[in-house]
Amino acid sequence: MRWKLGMNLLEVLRGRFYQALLGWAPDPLTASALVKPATDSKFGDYQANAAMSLGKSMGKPPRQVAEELLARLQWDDILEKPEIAGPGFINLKFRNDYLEGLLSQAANDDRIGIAKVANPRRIVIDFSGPNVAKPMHVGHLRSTILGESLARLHRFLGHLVITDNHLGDWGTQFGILLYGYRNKLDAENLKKNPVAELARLYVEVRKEFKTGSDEEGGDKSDPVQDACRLETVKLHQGDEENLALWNRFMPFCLEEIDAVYRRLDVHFDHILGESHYQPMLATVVEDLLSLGIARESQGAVGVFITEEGAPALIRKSDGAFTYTTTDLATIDYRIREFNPTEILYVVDSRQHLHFHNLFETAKRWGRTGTESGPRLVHVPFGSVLGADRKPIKTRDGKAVANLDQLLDEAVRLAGEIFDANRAEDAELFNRSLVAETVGIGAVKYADLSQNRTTDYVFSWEKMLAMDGNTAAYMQYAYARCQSILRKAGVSPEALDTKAPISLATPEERALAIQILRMEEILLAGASELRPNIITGYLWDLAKAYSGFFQNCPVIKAPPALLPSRLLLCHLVARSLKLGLDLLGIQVIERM
RNA sequence: GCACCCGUAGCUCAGGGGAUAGAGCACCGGUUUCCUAAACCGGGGGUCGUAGGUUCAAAUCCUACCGGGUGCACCA
Repeated sequence: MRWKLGMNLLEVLRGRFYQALLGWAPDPLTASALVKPATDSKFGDYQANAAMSLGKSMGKPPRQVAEELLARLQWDDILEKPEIAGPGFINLKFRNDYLEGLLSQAANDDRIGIAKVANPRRIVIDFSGPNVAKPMHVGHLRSTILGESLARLHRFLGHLVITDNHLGDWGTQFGILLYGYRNKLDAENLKKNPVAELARLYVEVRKEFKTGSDEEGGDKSDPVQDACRLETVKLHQGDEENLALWNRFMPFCLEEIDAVYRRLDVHFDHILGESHYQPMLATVVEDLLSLGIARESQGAVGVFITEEGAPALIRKSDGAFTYTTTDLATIDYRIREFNPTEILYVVDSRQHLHFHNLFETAKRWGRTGTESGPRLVHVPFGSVLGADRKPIKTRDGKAVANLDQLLDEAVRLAGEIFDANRAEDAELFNRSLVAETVGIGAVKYADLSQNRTTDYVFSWEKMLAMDGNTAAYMQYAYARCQSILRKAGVSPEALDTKAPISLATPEERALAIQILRMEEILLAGASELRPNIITGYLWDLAKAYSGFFQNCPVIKAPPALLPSRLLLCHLVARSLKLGLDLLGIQVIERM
C-alpha cells in the first residue's frame, strides 16, 4: 500500500506541515496546528493558516512564506496542487485516489479505520447520581445521558473508563420514606408491589410538606418535614429499626431506578452511593482538622477556601457530615481503588462552586495536584427549561416532569408520527420498535446536540422533527442506507468490501471526506467533553449522504460504479450507527 | 455585596483567533417516469449586547459597562 495507515486526514496534513516547517520556521508544532478544516468547501478540504503569522515572525510577506513553505511540503502523493489564496491561506484538497484508498481500508476495518489512542488513560466518570426513593425527573436526564455518552466515547477511543453512580442513598429523602412507612403504609400493596408502594409513599408524604419546591431546606416549622428529618437523623445515628428498613427497602429502590437505566440503555461499573462512604467520614474530618486544613467555626467544621468567603462545611454544628465530606471521602476512595488519571463529574453547572471548593480542598489535602494525583474535572451542564424559560421542576409539590412519564410521552408521540406517515404500508414495519427507538433517541439526541454549557428549552416538536439535526433524521438516513443494501440483494456479510471505490461525482467525494473525518471528530468531542461535536458531525454526514442519495443512483448505477456505491452506503450506515451508539442511541433497520 | 455562566437571524440554537458569520423552525418560491416525500433545491432576513484594547487577522482573547440566569456555612 502506498500510503501508511492513518485515517485521520487532519493529522496526516499536520504531520506533513510539521516536517516541512521543521528546521525552517520557529515553533513548527504551533504552526502546523494551524492546519484546519476549510471554512468553505469551495476552498478545498483543509487549509493551512500558518503563513500569515509566520510572515510576521520571519519578516517576509505572507504569500512568499506560503510559497516557500509549499516548496518544502511533500504533497503530491496525497494532495492536488495546493493553492495560495487571499493574504496567504494555503488551500488543500486531497487527491481522489488517496481518499479512495483510505475508504477501502475503512471498509475492511472493524473500527471503520478509527485508531485507538496511543496513550490510554484511566478515567472515572461520575454521573447520574439520582436520589433513591425519589422519582427520577428531567433534572437527572442530562447528567445520565451526557455521562453515558462520554463513557462510551472514551471507551471506544481506547481509554479505560470506570463509571460510578454516586447515588443519594443516605439523605433526607430516605427519611421521607421511613416516615411514610410508619404513617401511610398500604401493607398489602407493599407485599404485592414493593417498588410501586415505596414510590407512592414518597409522593404521598411529599404532598404534606409546606414548601413547594425542594424537599430540603426551606420552612423549619413544618411538622411533617421535621418528622422526616428526625427519621433521617435516627438512621444516621444507627437506629436499628431504621437501619433494618433501609436494608430492606434499598433493593426495591435500586430496582426502580434500574428500570429507567434499562430503558435508557445506561450502564454502570459501580454503584457506590453515599452510604458506602459513611464509615470513612469521621476520619476525613479528623484528618483535615489535624492537618490544619479545616477549622472549627460557629460550632461547625469548615475549610476556608478564602478567608473572607463562606467556608465549605465538612461537619455541621449538630455533628452531621455534609456532601462535601462524602465527596472528599469518595475522592480518597477512588484514588486508592481505581488509581485514575482523571475523575469527571458530570453535574449541573449550579454546583460549580461546590466543585471548586471540593477540588481545592482535595489539593490542600494532598490528594491531587501532585505528579501522581488525578485531574479532577467538573463537567458542567445547563438546566432544562420549559417553554416559559423556567427550569422544569416540581411545581405545586407535584412532580410535573417524572422521567418515566416523559419517556412514555416521547414514545407515544413517535408512534403518532409513525401512524401519520406510514398509514398505507404500516404492516411492513415494527411499529412499537420504531416508536420506542425513535422516541427515546429523540430525547437523548435533543440533549446531546445542545452545547452542554447552555440551558436549553425542552420542545417535543423540535426533538421529534424529521427535518434538521435530530435523532430521527439520523435514524432515517441509516434505515435508507440499509434499505438500499437490502434492495440490491446484498447482505452486509455478502458485501464485497474489496471492490474498488471510485469517487465519480462531487457528491461522492463530499461524502468520502465526511466518512473519513470521523476520527478527527471523535477526538475533538472527547477532548472537549462535548457530544454535540459528534451530533454536528452526524448532521454533516447525513446531509452529505442526502446529496449522494439525490444525485447518485445506487441500484441503477452503471455496473462499474455499483459495487463502489454499495460500499459507500455501507460505510455511511456503519458511521451513523457507530456515531449514534457513542451517543447511546440505537438504530432500526426499517422505519 | 462577591463569584460563575449566558447575550449571534422573528423563534430555538451552532460557531469560541482566520476568507463574504451558519443550521433548523417560521416565511416566500420550486422539485417526484428515480433506491422510504419521514425527502430535496433556491430566496429574503443579522450594527454577533455596548464601548474601548490586544493582533497581520476578533463573534471568538483582555478590560469596563448594560441586560438575563445561577450560586454563595449548617439541604445534597
